[in-house]
Amino acid sequence: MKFILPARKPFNFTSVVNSHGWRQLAPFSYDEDANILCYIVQLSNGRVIELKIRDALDGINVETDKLDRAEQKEVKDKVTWMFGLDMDFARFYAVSGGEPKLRRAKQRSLGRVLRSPTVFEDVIKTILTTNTLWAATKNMTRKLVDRFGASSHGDTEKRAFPTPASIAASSPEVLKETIRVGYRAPAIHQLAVRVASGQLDLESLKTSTLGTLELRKELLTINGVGPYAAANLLMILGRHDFIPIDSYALKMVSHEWYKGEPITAREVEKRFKKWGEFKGLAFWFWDWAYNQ
DNA sequence: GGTAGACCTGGACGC
DNA sequence: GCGTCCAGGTCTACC
Repeated sequence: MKFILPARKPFNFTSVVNSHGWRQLAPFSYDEDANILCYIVQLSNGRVIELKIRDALDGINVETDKLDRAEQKEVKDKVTWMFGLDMDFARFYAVSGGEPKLRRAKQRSLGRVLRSPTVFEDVIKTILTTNTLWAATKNMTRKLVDRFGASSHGDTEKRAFPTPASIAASSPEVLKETIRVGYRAPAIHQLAVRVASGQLDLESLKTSTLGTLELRKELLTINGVGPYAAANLLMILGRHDFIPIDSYALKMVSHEWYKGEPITAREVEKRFKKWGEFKGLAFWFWDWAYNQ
């Protein structure tokens, strides 16, 4: 079956898909030529289905198996969250319009970042991006999905992202030895246990009324989540007051303003301070002179 | 509050 | 094919 989900204008499907590297991480896959984003999702009733998501007039087109009414609503809710279809960036475009390095933001409807359906998945993936190379992040995520993800009926190749319970039922040793997540194993296992047991409700963060500072404090209580990971997750949650400062950020800012000399996070903060609550967006979508 | 060092994996490189 | 080096954030101990 197929259905259309409307998006708040302006909206650009390709800009969301390419907003960061998530489309390369299982269970996402992306057909660049056809511009189709695929995602394997496990519904709350346990059913695993593949979603094929395409650009559509005024929104997105979702193609999947036949669904009953409840399943359809669940898919619509999940995809709406993943693409931030109801998000509004008018204020960001208004304040960034005079900055040449951000002029493309409005032109390309930038602002939304691609999300996973659950905050749990995005926290795990963010931890897997820390202190490692992108190729290793892709490997670890692939192995996690292959080992613990539920498969689509009749197709064991198509697996959803693991539930907290499925990871919690494993052990840090298995995560370390089989998934090769290294020292991250205790943090990932502990997070899965806390979420699976109901001790930690990560999904409530999607609609949290906490101020960004408080929300950041909450994220920093998660083992494996430091300043970079917290800022990245805040961006995903639609809070843009912090910059995810990693080695890439230091390199970009250094070449933009400091002739490639070594700099610290302080210089990055200084350069983007003026953007206030839009600091993260300004950094994320800055048109960098240095492009490597 | 700032800093140094350990934690791990896997790719690049030299032999 | 093997060994070594290095990149990459978080956490802890220490000053």
